[in-house]
Amino acid sequence: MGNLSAVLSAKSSRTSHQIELLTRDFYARDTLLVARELLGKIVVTVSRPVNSIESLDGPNGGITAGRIVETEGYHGSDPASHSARGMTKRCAPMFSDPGIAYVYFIYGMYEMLNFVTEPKGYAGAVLIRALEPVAGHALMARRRKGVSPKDWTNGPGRLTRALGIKMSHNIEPLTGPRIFVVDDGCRPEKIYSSKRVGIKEGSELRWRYFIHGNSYVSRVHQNKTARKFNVEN
DNA sequence: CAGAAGATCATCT
DNA sequence: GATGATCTTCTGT
Repeated sequence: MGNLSAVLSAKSSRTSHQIELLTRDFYARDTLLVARELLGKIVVTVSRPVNSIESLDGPNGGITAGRIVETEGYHGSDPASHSARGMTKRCAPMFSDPGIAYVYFIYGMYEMLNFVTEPKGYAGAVLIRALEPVAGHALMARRRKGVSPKDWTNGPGRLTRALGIKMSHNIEPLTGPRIFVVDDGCRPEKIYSSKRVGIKEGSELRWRYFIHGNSYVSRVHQNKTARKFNVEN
């Protein structure tokens, strides 16, 4: 992680804390716990080899990164989960190795980024619902042309566009070349949670988590329904 | 093979 | 608050 650490340290004036790649053990746990603990971590995408700081926002691609501020966990036979009726071609990754990316296409135009949770064999995944841009702002600006910076990554369909994530990214973030999730030691001060917003009939297992007060959370959490959320810490 | 639904968003009123 | 865009995946016949 040497080069990536240098990149993020240079781009984030945050801290001198070491930047570490999340391990498989992190993901191989209860989905809702992982959904909660992913808050504050950083998603990084690389769209071409990066050899220097200068190449970050080059005209042909580069690196983009965003801190996770909103997540949603899906697992098992919950009716809101793609795994509700067992394994299908689309949701097969949810049953596979923890830590891989599960990217699917919806409404004819949006890619959704998830990270697979739970030990292999039990279906689980965490949808990344919103990010706070950390690095690669110039590249995000090109990918989200004509969009206000505050709307680059404050929604699950928006952030995949800003980070250049496609369905072909259904890969292994732990060792793969394109998507990473790292921990820079930053921890959210206050976390909100709820299973009350947009619940599908009969859903009991789906929960949303977001960082209270962060201006990049999706519209869902910025309206009055946010009053129904529970304070976690 | 047809039909329906969908873990969303931009754009209207 | 309502609507349309746009197309993959799943289900049933």
